[in-house]
Amino acid sequence: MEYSIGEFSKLTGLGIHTLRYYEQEGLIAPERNSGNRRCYCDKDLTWIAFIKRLKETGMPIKEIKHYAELRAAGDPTLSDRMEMLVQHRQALNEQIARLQEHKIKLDEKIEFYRNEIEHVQTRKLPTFAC
Amino acid sequence: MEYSIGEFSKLTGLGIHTLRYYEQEGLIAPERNSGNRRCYCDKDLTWIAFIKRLKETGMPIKEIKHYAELRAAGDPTLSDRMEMLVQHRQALNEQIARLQEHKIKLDEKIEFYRNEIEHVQTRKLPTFAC
DNA sequence: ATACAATGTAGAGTGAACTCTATGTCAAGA
DNA sequence: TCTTGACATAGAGTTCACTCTACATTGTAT
Repeated sequence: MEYSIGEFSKLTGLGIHTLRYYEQEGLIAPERNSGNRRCYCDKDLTWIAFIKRLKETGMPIKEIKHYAELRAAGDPTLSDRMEMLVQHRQALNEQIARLQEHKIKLDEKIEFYRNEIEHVQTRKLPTFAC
Repeated sequence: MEYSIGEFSKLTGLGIHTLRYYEQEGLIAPERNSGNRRCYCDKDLTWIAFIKRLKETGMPIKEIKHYAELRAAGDPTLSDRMEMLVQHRQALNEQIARLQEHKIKLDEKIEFYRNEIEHVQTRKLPTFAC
């Protein structure tokens, strides 16, 4: 299947302006039809899904652009791309670990607050909790 | 203990400009000494540590500012603050869940790549993997 | 043929979070 | 006393990732 930018925008949830911006930044290069209109295909759909994944995991546009360039160069860049992904997985694992640590601390703080609120009215002095 | 902005910057890892910016945005309000110099204390240290936690988990400055205002108002705002933290924990849990899903997909993709690289030279046709 | 909706390009504007510059003040050491 | 370095304020500049505007062109329905 082929899609106009409007259709593709709805399918990806990305906004027409954003799609044009991504093209300008070199993330995606849709075909053009006779009248110079962008013509996205199903491969673009899976590619955008992957771009969204990379973005949501904190990869900046510049780096995604680099990956896109390697991808466009075909099989000879397979191992370069894999190396990028392995690096990114490493960063992602660290990010998840940090967030889990933050979650533990946040849980503790909430417990502390729950306790404070329970007892604040039986005390005379204020606590000034964080 | 009390710290000048330079000392405090080193202790928090935050940069003098950033500390002044945070003050301007209402996140922190250090005392001033005789000569109008900022005078940070240990409570500021733990407060900044918590701000960094909130930031790293994706809370925007505006919202941290709101929390800071509640905090400055003392015990009467305890339950408001707890509600904010509970909400934020919810968002954090969702964020972690999303990242874990992304991690799984990334692992799969890396596995796919590993397999491609192993076999790409035994094939004649290019694969054009994502 | 005409109206109008969708698309095209180029470039400006936005918001978040810093980061830096210019200029001035002040306390301490040589 | 003079110089130096850390600090002060006000405001400008930067980067990122969009997001929007202005205006021209194209495809489609009547």
